[in-house]
Amino acid sequence: MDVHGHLPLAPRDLLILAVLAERPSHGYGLIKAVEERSESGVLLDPANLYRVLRRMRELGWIEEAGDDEGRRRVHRITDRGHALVSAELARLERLLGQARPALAQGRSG
Amino acid sequence: MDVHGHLPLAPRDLLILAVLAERPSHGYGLIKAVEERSESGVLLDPANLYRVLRRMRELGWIEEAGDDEGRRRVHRITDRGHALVSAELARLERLLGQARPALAQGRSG
DNA sequence: CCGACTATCTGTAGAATGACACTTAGTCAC
DNA sequence: GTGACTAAGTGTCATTCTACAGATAGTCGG
Repeated sequence: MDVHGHLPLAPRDLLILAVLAERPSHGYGLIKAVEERSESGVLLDPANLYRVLRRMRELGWIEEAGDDEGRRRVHRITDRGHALVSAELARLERLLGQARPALAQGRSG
Repeated sequence: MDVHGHLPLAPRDLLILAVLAERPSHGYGLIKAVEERSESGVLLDPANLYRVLRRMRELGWIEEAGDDEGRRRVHRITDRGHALVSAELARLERLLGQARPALAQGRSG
């Protein structure tokens, strides 16, 4: 699982894959889900989202799960995509573990 | 402190700022520090680093702390930069809090 | 002088992003 | 039929990133 070489994941890639790791979704649903769960004001523009979705499909991070009612194309995360999110989350956890204490302490020094 | 509009931070921006939040550093030192602390194989190319550093200086995230011995330009994080890292780390913590359990559970479903 | 290491920085090419506007089409309420 | 909402896309432009290579220069050991 050649997950390295793609890390670190772009923030929006991670958000998209994180949502898809929870449940398969279609493009519009992803826009809404990402908007909701990131209070920080992270937005997905459709122009970008569908491009990213195609790129992820080509990279084998996600796959089409057939269509829901004929109108919505549902995207599902693959094992490779899942491994990628896991690796990125692990990386971020290590980063947070290092940066959090340094941030608190660095201010007084 | 208009920190929003810049979030989410690009992964390498965050790494750079996180190091600088710990202690002021010069360019070459940043390359080495980021290389060491991210086992995930995240590298900083000098070509990118110095450009990113200039951009961050223009945005007021970092500032020059004079030079160390005349040869090395030392960069220090500003209050604005510090606020930015804090905000980004907080965003990542929320993200991890949501994504971690979903990732563990989403596999069985 | 030569080589290795430290250090800053430019040039370039290809890919991707972000933000804007726009099209097409089904559903639902009125 | 009109308007609002859901849904999937395309087109474009400026900016940016990444990765490659190379220029320039000081220090230290041999």
